[in-house]
Amino acid sequence: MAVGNTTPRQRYREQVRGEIKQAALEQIRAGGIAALSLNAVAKQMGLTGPALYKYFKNRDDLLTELICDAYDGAAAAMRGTAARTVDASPREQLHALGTAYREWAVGAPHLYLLLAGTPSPSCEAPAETVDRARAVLGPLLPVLGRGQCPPGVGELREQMQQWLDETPAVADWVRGCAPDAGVDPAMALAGTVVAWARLHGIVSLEVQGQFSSMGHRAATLLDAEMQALADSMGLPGA
Amino acid sequence: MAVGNTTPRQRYREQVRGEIKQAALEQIRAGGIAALSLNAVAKQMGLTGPALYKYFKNRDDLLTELICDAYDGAAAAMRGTAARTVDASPREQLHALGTAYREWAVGAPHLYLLLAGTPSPSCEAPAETVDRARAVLGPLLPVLGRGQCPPGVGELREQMQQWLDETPAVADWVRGCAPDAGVDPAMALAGTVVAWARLHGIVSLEVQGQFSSMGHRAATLLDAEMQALADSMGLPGA
DNA sequence: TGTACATCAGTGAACGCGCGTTCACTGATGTAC
DNA sequence: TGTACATCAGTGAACGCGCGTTCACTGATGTAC
Repeated sequence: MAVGNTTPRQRYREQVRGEIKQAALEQIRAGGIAALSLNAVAKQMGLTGPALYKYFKNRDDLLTELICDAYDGAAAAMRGTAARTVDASPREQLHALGTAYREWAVGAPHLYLLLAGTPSPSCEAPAETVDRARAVLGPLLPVLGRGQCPPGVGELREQMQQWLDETPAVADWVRGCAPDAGVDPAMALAGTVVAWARLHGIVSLEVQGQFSSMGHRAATLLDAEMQALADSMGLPGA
Repeated sequence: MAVGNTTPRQRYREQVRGEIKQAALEQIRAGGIAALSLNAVAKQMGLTGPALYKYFKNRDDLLTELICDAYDGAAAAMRGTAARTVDASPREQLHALGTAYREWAVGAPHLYLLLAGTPSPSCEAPAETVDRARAVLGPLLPVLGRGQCPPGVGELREQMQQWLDETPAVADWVRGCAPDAGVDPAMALAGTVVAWARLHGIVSLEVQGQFSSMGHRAATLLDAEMQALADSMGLPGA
């Protein structure tokens, strides 16, 4: 008897899959990505190792799914913040988005490292993760696309324009995220890359504990950097 | 018969130690830190695994030494650049130091990941590496210590002042790197942290290949960011 | 409602693998008389 | 200069370990008549 188009067995499957992922994340939280072991995950769940092969093709399959979930979580946090601040000034939106980025990462450091940490040279990351990574940064596009080009960013903006001209997929993505007529796609991309690099620098140093012995809080640095970016681009707002 | 106060055996030892380290780095370059295996290193050198234990206490010992060497190399690159641009304007010095940081990292990505990549949760990094990490950033202090406090950085500067007051070792370090009377230590630290985060953000994204599919070169972004920092701090120069 | 059958979650044994590390040893190199 | 001895680089065997993954299987759950 199917309930809502899913059989009990299907629902059970999905639940166990979720529990496996959760146990795997706990493992990663405790010991890093390298410490993810199917046998250990199974043991923690009271199962034997081979049982997991009923739910995931192999270790890499599980890992890929965890990475996709993490991207989706980060993207949801960003999109939620964008929706919540839709009426705020661009300046406030930028600050809110930067803060959301950091708080998502600080709240789940192991997930941030899963996305932004050192990928093994046998680089996975097929087309699927590229789209997901873009989704995280997408909400920044309409905000920064309204700014003016600061001195020094001109060359970066030109390179972005060239990239837009060469790859229609990127142009579509930018248009989809920032459909307003007042947005310059190349400027939106250039500003987003600057913001991304600043955010990643701050957050990855914080998450790796490099600030812990220093006498400052990363949030202060982030505030300063987002304000500086808003200033240099002339973003209006309080 | 000792030559220059070292016996032939000592010289041989040092040479083999160096070859082991080089082979280990090659291994890391090819497969990441996780791929560093004593047995594989030995095999590559035409030795058996246990032979390496004559030269290093264990795997961690070797790894720690590689990390220290990498820090020293980066610090030397920065110090050399500072010495070479001692007559340039602060603005030019900042640009030169930022470029040196990036070029060192791009020239040896595996070393950069060794320093800045995800540390395993069983965090090594005792006091020795903290000093070495500081040595990399030290040359930035005298340059940025001459700048004015940009709007938004005031709070960060205050936190740095507090850190200076609480930890004399840090104050000594800053004074040692920037002994000029015209330098404000708290401002030097605040500016250096901003520069560090920006550099790390750009360089780590580039080194991890996250820019490769995008239509821009990291050097352009770095130029823009260093110029923006110099602008906001009112650094004099061409 | 009851029975026969199919599905499928999970087990236990086994595979080959490479890892770090120890240990007793051999044989060459260097040292002291 | 020659001989006895100490030092020490490197070997080969062995240790226990945990890994990912396969396979044939058992037994419970769900399905069809």
